[in-house]
Amino acid sequence: MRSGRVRIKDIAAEAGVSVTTVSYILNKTPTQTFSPETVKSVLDAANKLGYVPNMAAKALVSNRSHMIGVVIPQTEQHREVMFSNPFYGDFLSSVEYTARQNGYHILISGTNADQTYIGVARTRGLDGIIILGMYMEQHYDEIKKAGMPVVLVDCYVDGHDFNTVKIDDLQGGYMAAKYLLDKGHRRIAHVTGRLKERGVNQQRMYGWKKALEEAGAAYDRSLLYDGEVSYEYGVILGGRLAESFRESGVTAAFVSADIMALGLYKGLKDGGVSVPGDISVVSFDDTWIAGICDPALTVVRQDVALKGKTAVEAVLGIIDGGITEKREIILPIRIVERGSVIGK
Amino acid sequence: MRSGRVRIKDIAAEAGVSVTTVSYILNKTPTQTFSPETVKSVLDAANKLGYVPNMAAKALVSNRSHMIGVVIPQTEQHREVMFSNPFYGDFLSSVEYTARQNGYHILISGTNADQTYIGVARTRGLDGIIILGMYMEQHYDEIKKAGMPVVLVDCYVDGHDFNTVKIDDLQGGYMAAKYLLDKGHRRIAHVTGRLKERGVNQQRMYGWKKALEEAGAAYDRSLLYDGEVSYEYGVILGGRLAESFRESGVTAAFVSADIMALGLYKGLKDGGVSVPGDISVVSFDDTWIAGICDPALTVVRQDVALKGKTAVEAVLGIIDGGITEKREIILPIRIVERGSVIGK
DNA sequence: TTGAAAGCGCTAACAG
DNA sequence: CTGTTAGCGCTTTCAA
Repeated sequence: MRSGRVRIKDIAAEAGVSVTTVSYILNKTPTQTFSPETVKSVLDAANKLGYVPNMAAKALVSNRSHMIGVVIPQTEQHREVMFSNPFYGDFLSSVEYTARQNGYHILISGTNADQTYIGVARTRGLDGIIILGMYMEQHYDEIKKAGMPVVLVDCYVDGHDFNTVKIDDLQGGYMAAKYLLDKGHRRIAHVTGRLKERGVNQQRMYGWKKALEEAGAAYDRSLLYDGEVSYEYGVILGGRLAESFRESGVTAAFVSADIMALGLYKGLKDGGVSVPGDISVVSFDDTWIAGICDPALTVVRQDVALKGKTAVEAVLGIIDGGITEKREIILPIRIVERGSVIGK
Repeated sequence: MRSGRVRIKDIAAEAGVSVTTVSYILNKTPTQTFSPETVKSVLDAANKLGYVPNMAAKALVSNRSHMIGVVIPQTEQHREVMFSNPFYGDFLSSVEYTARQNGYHILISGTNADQTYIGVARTRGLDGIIILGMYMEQHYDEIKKAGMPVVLVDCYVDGHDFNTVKIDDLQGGYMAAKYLLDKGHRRIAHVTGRLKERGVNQQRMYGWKKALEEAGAAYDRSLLYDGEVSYEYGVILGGRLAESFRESGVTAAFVSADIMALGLYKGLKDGGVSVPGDISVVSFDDTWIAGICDPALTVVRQDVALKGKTAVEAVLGIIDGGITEKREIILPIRIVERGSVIGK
């Protein structure tokens, strides 16, 4: 059986009008007006026949697919899309909802090692793309060359005139460290992902460092623990932190993602170090898992759902031609106090 | 700028052949053969011009979109898709990867209250749909009427000739309860989501009940705690379980989802009941969060990634016409022992 | 081994 | 207010 069996031609026949009329009426084309009877007969016919528009045909002729693509970081081997970090799930959920409310659908696709996303974007005729995180410079050039509406989320690449949505990650790192400093902590470790040039983790690290320096607190490379943003790496780094606990004098840690913080809890605990008794922890993001651990995480909270919504609105703005200039949207963040920090 | 600027017509001109030839060569149509020179010139031209196929046009003419849809349960108000349960993220990640390896893309869309998914499926010309979980009977009728390749995952609706992928949930429930029974527990509570007719939770509950009855262990309605499958509800039910802990004599609980089990931990703990000291817990699924809590969850493990892969292969099988008869694929499960259970 | 041509379902000039 | 018609980019008979 074929899909979309009923075509506007059938409606036209049923209603005794032309396909043009049907098209205009079904699309509520503002420039065209019709007699109420014509409108009714077309609508009735469409209804009666169970008409379902064919997006492929629409897309072909209008060059608008009403689909937007979301690019999510993948595991190294270009295999699965990284959904184990709840941040992406939360984000995607919001993106899907916002897009749907605007008549758009989300195409989700990773890329194989031999391709770049722009290929699938063009093949699918995507109307716009939301790109999460950092990618290689060459990709940005390619994307720009493709002239496709793009919004970069959590990306600090500049010298490009892309629209971006992000938070002030440097400020976030600063807030986290400052918060700990204000609680009397002096030796504050930082646990984070790979510090890619211009990535969010780098910014957060700078913020942390800045706060330490301002406070005249010790800062040295030994306070920095970096690995992958994953639970497993959190465990590893927690283990390392626990190992050097006695001599390092560390009393607090700022972790750049909830999922790592959970791992850190585990690594610390296994190493006989307690949270917050021995070490206080401030995390980042405030995904739903931040509340499920014990003690619940004190975090620098960002509104992931708002981020998704904002990103969609931004691409749609470009697509519809409303937004033409380069815009950089910075979403607010704040500290949410829970149980993972004690004063010193 | 338009997408897909270069058309096969351009390639034809560049290579000095007809569009037919280009189409055949680019698609490697098996029934057509060409001289090596022709093939080379076409390929070179395509390469040189940077040809990118236009899926909308392809879809229009071939009636194949090379997209498959995934239907994921939504929150009640038909808003966001439920990504807070890591099960869905894990599943989707695997589905996306498998589909991509087969030249398909995933369209993810929830539905608004006023529509059913089949509408978007037909509008988008989806080649097939993977439906996760339970939906109302009427929807199945509608889907069948639409004659679209469908695979139902985790669904016990019968009397329909849909292909399905699932695990033996009844057996899973039985295994969980039996495991606890073998460890000497006699009063075993069951914490689960809404027991929808023919849903996985109902099956798991039946299995649990069966094991209890076989063992001559107490079974009564008071041992059943049901709510939503969410962390929050786990907390609530954990609280209730803790409240009645003294008089109920419950020493173990079988929880039907990891995310609920985590909530249960919290509710129990807040109520002064320890795991596994006071109450042993067996969970279900073994998503990545099963390992992050303390004590790590002993679970009935199912391979979510395999489930996703299998579901995709099943739809593709139907789409390509290979699979025509109704098939019911049951994936294996097993107990993974971790720290949340002690003997009695 | 190759090409001409008829559409797939729809939109949007343009003409009335 | 309504209809005719020319494509959008591609596949696929059918003929050569």
